[in-house]
This record gives sequence, structure tokens and C-alpha cells, in this order.
Amino acid sequence: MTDTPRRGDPAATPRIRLVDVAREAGLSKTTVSAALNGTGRMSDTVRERAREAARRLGYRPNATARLLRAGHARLIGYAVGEFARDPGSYMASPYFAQLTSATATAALQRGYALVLLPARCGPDEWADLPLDAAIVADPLDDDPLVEDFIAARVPLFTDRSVEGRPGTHWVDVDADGAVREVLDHLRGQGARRTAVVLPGTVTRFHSAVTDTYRRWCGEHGAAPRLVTTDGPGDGPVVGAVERLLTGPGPRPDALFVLAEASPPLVLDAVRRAGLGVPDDLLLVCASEDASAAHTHPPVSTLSLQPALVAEKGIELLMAALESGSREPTGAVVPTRLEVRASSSAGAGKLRSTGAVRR
Amino acid sequence: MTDTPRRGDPAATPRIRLVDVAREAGLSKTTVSAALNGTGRMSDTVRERAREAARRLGYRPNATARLLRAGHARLIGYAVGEFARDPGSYMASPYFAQLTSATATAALQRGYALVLLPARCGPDEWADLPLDAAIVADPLDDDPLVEDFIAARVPLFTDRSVEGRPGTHWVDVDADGAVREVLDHLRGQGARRTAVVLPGTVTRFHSAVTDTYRRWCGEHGAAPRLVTTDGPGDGPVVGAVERLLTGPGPRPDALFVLAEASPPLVLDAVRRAGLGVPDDLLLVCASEDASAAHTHPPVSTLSLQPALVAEKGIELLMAALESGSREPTGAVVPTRLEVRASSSAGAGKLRSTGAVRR
DNA sequence: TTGAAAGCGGTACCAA
DNA sequence: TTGGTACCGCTTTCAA
Repeated sequence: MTDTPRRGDPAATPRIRLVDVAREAGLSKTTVSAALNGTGRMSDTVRERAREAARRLGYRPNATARLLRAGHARLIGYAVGEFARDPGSYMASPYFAQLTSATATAALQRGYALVLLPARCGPDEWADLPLDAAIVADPLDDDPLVEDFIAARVPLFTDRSVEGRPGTHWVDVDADGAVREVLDHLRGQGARRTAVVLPGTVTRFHSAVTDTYRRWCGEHGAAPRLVTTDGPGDGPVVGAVERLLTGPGPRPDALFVLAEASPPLVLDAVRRAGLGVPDDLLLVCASEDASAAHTHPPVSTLSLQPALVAEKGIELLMAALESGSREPTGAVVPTRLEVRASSSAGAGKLRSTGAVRR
Repeated sequence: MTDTPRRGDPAATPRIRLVDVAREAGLSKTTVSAALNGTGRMSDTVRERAREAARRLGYRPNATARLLRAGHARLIGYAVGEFARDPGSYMASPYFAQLTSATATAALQRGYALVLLPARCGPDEWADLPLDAAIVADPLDDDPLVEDFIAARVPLFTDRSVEGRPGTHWVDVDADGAVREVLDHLRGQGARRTAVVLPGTVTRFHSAVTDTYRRWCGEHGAAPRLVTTDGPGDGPVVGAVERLLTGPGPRPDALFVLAEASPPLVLDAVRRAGLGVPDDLLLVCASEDASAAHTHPPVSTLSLQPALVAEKGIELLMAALESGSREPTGAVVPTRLEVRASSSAGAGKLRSTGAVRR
């Protein structure tokens, strides 16, 4: 695929084809093809002759031609729905960074490669790509990306919003279980007024979280205290935390930050509000950021386990691709709560450090 | 590409081909093709008839077949050399995350899509992919990845190590200028004993940094103080900083952390060593992490500008691809020092802004 | 204006 | 064992 055949350019050598090798070796296309692929039965002499000719000429088979015969390209399109406004920025989020690399790894292990697609793209952008399937990570509500792939009958792996539609496969994070686990944990550590910080985006995950939080509060006779950030990024999240802790109303005794932000920064914001962690306030952040383990005290995190999401999704997709079935499939994957000192009552005395309070 | 033709499976509908549409419309392949591509000259009636038939049948052209005709796939392989040990983990680094997404965006704008390749991969992994070119981000010394692509005559974009080799294109960060700018800046703020924290990896960038640092120290009669981390990640970097500040020897009055780590964590480590920033110690981190702007005080950062690297590299690659030339090209791109309060002498009192120099 | 046929570069079936 | 040939699905030239 290296060269568009251009006659005029002296620098561009026309690419060596199978026929060229055949001619050089004094054999036929067929024989050379079989020799190079190790498929046919032939004398070692001939096989070696073909190989030698190929080597001499620097022959490299044309991938497109092989694919045309093979009937598939082992290529999967990958797009992220949520970041439609700022396409190309999703990698800045540890969650999406990990999801992306885990998806690529899982696919690669099974012989498929990922093609990075822009967040906002119509069929025009991928119609010319030989995609065997597509992945839309965190689609928006009624994401056109999703609809386009379904309309084109491209096998699709995305979230639960497509449940039941032929040719689709979903994996969802167990939002309900996650929220309950965190709230129960905090309650178990003595918290009675746990506030939640949510991002402004409207994805399935976040609305599910809101629902469960309200329901849990109802069940435990607690007053919901929910703050939404102004936008993505550290600044807005820190701002929301500050507003929550210094604003009017009863002060929370625990904080569950679901909006993605740097855990050390969140911890810092709490401290600047004059509160000690975990003594005055228990803290849990939903984050994939490894820095959470290195703060003082370390910050408890809820991991959405992007690697698990990727692994499970690719598994479902591969099963469908290999069977050729358009039967929809799906799965829920658990989150993982990593309890550290920031949400362990009493850890303040036991493990306290020279924490900087200001 | 959706289906491997499978006769037995009742669920799998054989894919509609151009001939099918032609038959349905009572026209020939040629006419339908021209009608759908808007190429030929024909009556509007016929064109509409062809389109209608295609729509009715849900026809989607086979991308591979078109590519075979077109002679290119507009696909670029993308691999990261540095993370060969832990393939798939590079996205965790903000630098590589941004480099990757910026590269994808730049390529996409020009009609090329990126194919994610595993860090450690031989020709076998990509031989069947119709790649028009390849990118190896931060190759190791004599990276086999690089050699394989060059041997296969696949146009390659990577770092300066390939300078001058036909079919290669390089972009390098101006390490020398970067180090001088940071050291000069710190000296201008009163620092006389600037220490440097470097990662253990051996990439061009890091050896260039070491060289320049030693030379600069020689020029300014300063004693070089250089610490290397035990490995990648926040923990080792923080450990190195702690060792540097609490260990034996004269205490540095400025720190230039080139190993990638979460800036809030580095700041925290300095504080736990009992030092105030910027009063006792000036701090500059090489980092793309946005959290640096939100600490108290904000941390000065040196950005390697991955977006610029990507943009420039894709530009060079595209120029070569479009001209078909194998003439090697290359460029150096500048870094960007974002001076914030952590390296502004007296900012402790003034509450500095985040002024941008350069 | 429309269509038949020749490729694009391989692979695979079958006959020699 | 080896080679002729059809074919993957589409585009394009050229003749009708």
C-alpha cells in the first residue's frame, strides 16, 4: 500500500507484485503464492527458489488484495461518544485512556486491530474503511454514531442503551452496585451525611448513579446532597467540592466524588476548606488515577475497571464475529472499591502523617 | 466486511453487492456504480432508479474492494516504542495520551486513520494490514519496530534517530533548548543549586537532557545533581524526590522534575520534606498533566507539546505520502515553559498569576 | 446514455 | 508437484 502508482516520479519504485516474483523465479503465481504461504505441496528446491526470488526482489504481499479474498479485514472502528464536543481530548481522562488501551490490547490478542475514529463522525468518515465491527465507548443519549453503525449493520459494541437490537453487544458498569457499595462503606465508617459530586454530562452511568443515590438516601432516611460540576476537568470539580464544603447548609461528613478529577487535588481542596481527612470528612473518589495511592493519606478510589469492560466487550464481540450471529448479547461488570485511609474512620490517628493543614 | 460468507447460518444474510443492486434496478454494474458515486453522465431518472434500488436493498459498498482499486488504504500504523515492556500501558501517561490523540486527530483531518499497534510487534502483526505508513512514538535505541518498517519500505515517522534514511521522517523535541530555558529561568529566580530528577529509561530525549544539564552546569560553575528514578510511575518519582531532599549532600534550592509524575504529588513530597514552595525550593515539572495549574501554589510546567509534535510529524508524513517521495525530512519543535508560582521567587508573598513565558 | 469487459493483487480449485 | 484460471467486489475504459 506504500505507493500510489506514479509513473512520472523517478524516486518511486513500482511495487513488486506476485507476478514479478513468479517471473523472476521462473514459476507461476500459484506456485510462488503457495511457496511463500507454506500451503501447497512442492519440492523444497522449488519452495526455496520462490522464497529466494521474493527476498531478492523485496516482495511484500499487498494486504488489501489478501483481505479482499479473505472477506474480512480484522479491523474494528473505535470512537468515544461522550467527548463529542472536544473530539480527540478523551485520552486526557485516565478512564478513557485505560479503556482505550485495554480495548486495543484485548482486540489485538485476538488478531483484530483498532482504528481510532474521531468522536464526532458520520458514515462518510468510516465508509471507506474495511471495518468488521465498531466500538462506541460511552455513547451519548441516542448517539448518532451508534445509530449509523446499526443502520449500516456493522456489528457494534457499546453500552446498554442498545440492549436487544440485532448485531449489538453491550457492557455496562454496575452503577447501582457501585453506589451502594460506596455509600454502605461510608456509612459503616460512621458517615451520616454523604454528599456526591457528579459531572454535568448526561450519560447512562451518571443518571443511574443519581437514581441509586436518591433511592439509597430514601432507604436510609438521609437527605440527598448532590452537586454537579460546571464542566469536565480538575478546575470545575475542585470548585464544586469547595462550594459543597464551604457553602450554606449542613456540612457533609463524607464525600463521594464521581466526577473525574486528580485525587490529590480533591484531597487538597478538602484540606483548604479546613477539614481533616479522614477525621472530619471521609473521602472516596471514582478515579483510575494511580496517584490516589500516593497521597497522604492515600485516597480511597472506586475503579470502574475499564480493563474489565474492554475485556468482556471484546469477548462478546469476538464471539459474535466468529459465529456470524447477529444475536444481541450483553453483560454487567462490577466496579472495585479500593478502601484506603481517606475513608477509614480512625485511620487519622493510626496512620496520620505530617499532613499539611492550612 | 461484516460477514465472512457462511452458508449454513440462517441468521447471516449474505451481503448485498453491486451486482445485486444492478439486477434489482434492471441496470448494469457500471451504471449503478456511476450513479451512486455521482461520476458518470446519465439521466436523472436512471440515477434515481439506481439509488432507490441501493437504498431498498441496504447496499453498502465493500471497502476492501474499493481500496484494492484505489491502491491505498489511508491507514497509518501507530506504535509506541518506549513501553515495550508493558505494552498497552502507555496511555496512562498524559504525554503519550495526548500525543496519541493529537496524532489521530491530525491524521484524521487529512483523511487518514490510525491503527493502534501493540508496542512490541513484529512484521507478522501488521503485514496483513494495508498500512500506507507507520508511526513509532519514542522508539528505543535501535528499535526493531523501526527497523522492520524501514526494511519493509513503509514510510515512517518517528524521532531523529532515523535521520537521513530514505522514507523516514522525524520530529524531535528541542531538549537542549528546553533544559537551558528551565535552568536559566530557575537561575534568574535566584536558584544556585538546581537538581534534576530523570526517569530511568534510555530514550534520546533523556540522554540529550542529561548532556545539556551537565554542560550547563559546567558553563555556570554549578555542581550537577542528578537523580534517576527506579522505574516509571508516581511512586518511584516521589521516592527520588524524597531521597534528594532528605538525603546527604547540600540541599538543592530548585528542582526540575523531568520524570513524569503527578505534579500535586511532587509538590506534596517537597512539603513533607519540610520545605516551602517556592520560598525554600523552586519547582518545575515536565508534565502535560493539567492538575499542575490547580495546586497551591500552582506548579510551573515544561510542556513537551505533544500536540505540536503530532501536527508537525503528520504534516511531514503527508507531504511525503502525497508526493510519493522517499526523501527523508525532519523538524525540531520547541517546548513550552509555563511559569507559575512554584518557580517564581517571591510569589509566596505576591500570590502570583500563571504568567506564560516564551 | 448505457453496458461489456478488463483489470486491481492475491488465493484456491482443479486439471495436467 | 506444478500451473491455468476463475474469482473476491468494485472502478474505469472503451465500444455500442
